[in-house]
Amino acid sequence: MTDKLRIRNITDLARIAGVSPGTVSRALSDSGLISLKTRDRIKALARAHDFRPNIMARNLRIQRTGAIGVLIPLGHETGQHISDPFFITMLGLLADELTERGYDLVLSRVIPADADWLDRFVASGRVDGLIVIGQSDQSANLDRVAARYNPLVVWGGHSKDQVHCTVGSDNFAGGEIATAHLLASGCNRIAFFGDPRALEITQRLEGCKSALSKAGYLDQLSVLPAHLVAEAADSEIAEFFNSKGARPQGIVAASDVIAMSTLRVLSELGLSVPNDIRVIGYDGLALGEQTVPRLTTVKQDLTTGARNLVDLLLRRIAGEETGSVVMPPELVIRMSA
Amino acid sequence: MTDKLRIRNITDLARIAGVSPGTVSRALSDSGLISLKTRDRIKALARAHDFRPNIMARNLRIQRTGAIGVLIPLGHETGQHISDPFFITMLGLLADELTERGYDLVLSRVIPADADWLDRFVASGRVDGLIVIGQSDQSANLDRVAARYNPLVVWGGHSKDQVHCTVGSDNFAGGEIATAHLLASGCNRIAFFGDPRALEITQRLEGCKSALSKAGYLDQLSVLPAHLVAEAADSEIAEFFNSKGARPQGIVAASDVIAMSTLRVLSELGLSVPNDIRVIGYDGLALGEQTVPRLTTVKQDLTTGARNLVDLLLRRIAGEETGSVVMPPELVIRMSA
DNA sequence: AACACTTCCGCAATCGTTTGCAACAAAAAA
DNA sequence: TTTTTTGTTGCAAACGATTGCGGAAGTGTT
Repeated sequence: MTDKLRIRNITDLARIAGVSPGTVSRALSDSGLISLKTRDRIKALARAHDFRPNIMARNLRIQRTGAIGVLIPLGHETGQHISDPFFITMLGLLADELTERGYDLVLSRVIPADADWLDRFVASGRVDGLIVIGQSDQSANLDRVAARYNPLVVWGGHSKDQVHCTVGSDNFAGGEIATAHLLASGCNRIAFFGDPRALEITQRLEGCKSALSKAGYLDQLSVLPAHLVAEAADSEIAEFFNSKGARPQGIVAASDVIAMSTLRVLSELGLSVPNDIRVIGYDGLALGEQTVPRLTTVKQDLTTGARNLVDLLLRRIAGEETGSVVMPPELVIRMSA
Repeated sequence: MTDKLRIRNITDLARIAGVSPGTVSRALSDSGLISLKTRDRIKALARAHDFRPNIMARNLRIQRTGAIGVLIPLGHETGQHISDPFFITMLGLLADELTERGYDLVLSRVIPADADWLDRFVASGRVDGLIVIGQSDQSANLDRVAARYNPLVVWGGHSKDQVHCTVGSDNFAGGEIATAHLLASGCNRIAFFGDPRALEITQRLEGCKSALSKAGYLDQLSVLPAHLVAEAADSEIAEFFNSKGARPQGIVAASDVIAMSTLRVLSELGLSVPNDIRVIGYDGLALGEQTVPRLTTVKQDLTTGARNLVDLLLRRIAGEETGSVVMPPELVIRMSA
């Protein structure tokens, strides 16, 4: 056909269309102030030569990247998170939600070696906004950055004096619900498995304590700061069950992953769940349906969580000031408790 | 201090440094043709005002984005992959490898509704290169695009007449190893669980057949095209065990995920692994260590796989023409077979 | 002192869009 | 017919960096 030489920019297309570059730009971006006739003509021409306007030039002019950064701070845990089902699930949901709104998702796994990691990413200007999955032990850092960088939303726990905007479930209520469920099943001696260095975990533990103290069994609570890495958690948990004299009747796990480790260890110790010990998880991940026995858990609605994250972020990008969102957790009763 | 107004671009910095913008650019990019003295002076100034050159402008001028696209084609399976541990593992490794080389990773989950999905991503110009994880049923599409778009590497199976560049394990050999291991344990009646619409799976099945025919037991092979989605696979697998008259003695699963489903179904049917039936998986994922019993599997070295993927891709971006890489699989014997 | 040769820096073009403003034609109102 | 309005398009200035080229110092040789 007439495609003797490739169309590489909007000016080339303008030449063969017999109009000015500005007109082509307006046509391609469906600007209102152009006649339908020339608009369609130019669009057809562009399609015929399969020409797409250069994104980098557009970004430069428009002053936005069209990309959202998703950061996963690893805190101290290095090996685990790769396969951590929670991150993965959330990541997938965010990918869907963001592409639906026309944003790219640039992924970065960060090991916060220095206090500078967040600043660097912000200053790099590669993204229009940032979603951080999990606070890890970086709450202070997040607060500091959020103070002067608005388009930042993090998944995690919410506390009163916190300056960074969060989306998450009501961890206190969740811990309470889980514990209450165990209490209702006759468990008085309860153990909590989870590392309270993370804010979310602390809050779940507080909820657990609250329920226990209402029932008068707070003094029987024991806490195991279980490591998130599965391999490490296994031995810690096994040691816990071997050393303790009075074996707990119920386990409140701070996450489904920890609960899974617990189930496995118990099975290897020859203890039956839920007959000998009841176990309840937290998160409501899909894999809870596939454990033996199927895992009773406190479910967070990650789908609407992801939607909330990008909702808030986009509004913040638009300049709006938004508050945090805490969502109600839901008890999902299956077989383990 | 003297930071009365923010430094927003290289020209501002040039002004307060008393040099030209070009000099600043050269200083910040460690160009050789500038004196060390002014270079350090400008760098210090930039740090003092925490100024970073605008990336979009740089990209436009340089004509590269500094980003690599990672695509996960879902084929027909929509729900599953979110939590598919294989994708996740690979994604994490790629993220590490790419950031180490100074590239961003932009993630996109695609459902190839139309044949156009790849073309659109290529033409969008948002990335310098593309890594596709898994061929799904899109081999033809990949071939077509690869014919005119060079910086494209895909994880998956390799076949002779294939035009797109791949990295993956020797699936035929893997299938053979797995089957041979079962045969050596005395299993003659073997079933293969996996959907051969994906190239990799087909090759594993062929390897399985090869081993069986060498041993003279090919006629006893049965194939269940198990769905990848865990929930769907469960019922299919259960139905398989219930309907078949002569129960197989060994299962070759096309992936660790399918193997996990199989273990779960068998446990619910009251069958013991490996006593009643032996099960062997494929992939060598971390979660195979956490099943009950721990999963024997054919391991692909995903770490070097990821490294190979980005190696090849970067060389292709540099204009080099590269061949495919097939890596030897390795048998990992644990408890299930 | 005159020359060539480095070394360092400034000038200005370039990457490919978007968009405010002005210009122009056609249509409507006077 | 003249004036105003409306609707389309062109012009040219941004956006913020990189880089080839040339010129001005500075160094060394004869």
